[in-house]
Amino acid sequence: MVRQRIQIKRIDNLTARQVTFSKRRRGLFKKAQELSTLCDAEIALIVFSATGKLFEYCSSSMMQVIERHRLCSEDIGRQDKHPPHLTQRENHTHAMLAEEIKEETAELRHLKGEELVGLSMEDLG
Amino acid sequence: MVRQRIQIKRIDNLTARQVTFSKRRRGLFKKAQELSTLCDAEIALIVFSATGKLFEYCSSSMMQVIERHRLCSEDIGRQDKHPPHLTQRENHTHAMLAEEIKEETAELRHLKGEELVGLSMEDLG
DNA sequence: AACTATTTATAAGA
DNA sequence: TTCTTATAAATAGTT
Repeated sequence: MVRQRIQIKRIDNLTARQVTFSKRRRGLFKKAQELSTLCDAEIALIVFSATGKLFEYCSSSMMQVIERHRLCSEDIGRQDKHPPHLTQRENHTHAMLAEEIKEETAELRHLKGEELVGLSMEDLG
Repeated sequence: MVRQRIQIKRIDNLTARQVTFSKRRRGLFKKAQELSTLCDAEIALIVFSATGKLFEYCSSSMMQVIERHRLCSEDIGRQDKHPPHLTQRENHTHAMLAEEIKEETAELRHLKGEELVGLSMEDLG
């Protein structure tokens, strides 16, 4: 896009790729911040380099935005086909299990002094 | 930044703000895609407009990137103070509950034809 | 939605 | 890595 226009395809040369990553990553983060400020938007940006290093930006709190995204995605999922619709029994069973986890978590929090105990969806199946 | 340079602060006029949001959002998503392609990076971008509408881009799967981010953040959290360290009993108890949820979820999936039954962290406490 | 004068981003080179 | 610079790309204001 300058001295010579480039094609948007993977840069073969490792050094060139790293340099471009560094430059464009900065540009992308700047643009994200600007959009958030100018237009009052809530933005989360997660970037993993090819070497696995994490770079992130969020206009508020990353956890908050990810949670909002999850809720929104669930809503979208329910709008189209196959709305999950749990039977009363199923809802009841899940609510019971949720309550059990809740109590256990509260107990552990107390033991650990309010420290969060991560129990991921992955752990749950 | 053109006919006249603008300051990066919230645009007061609603119409102007919406127009700028639309233009810059497109630009941001394009830049994200380009960075991902050029540099072999894994990128997730979540944008909520001021009116609450969701726009998202991900170079792979959003869930996958969010999970990778979570794992990475946990690692960072453990590097500094207060590594959570669960006692053997605590781990055991949580594993039991996780197993219980897993079985229940599997049963429900079967009932619903492999449809995912969402049970969020929020539900859990 | 299109135009276009400028600013901004950036590829290549130092 | 950081700076420089020529040029491509993005975009603010206008129509």
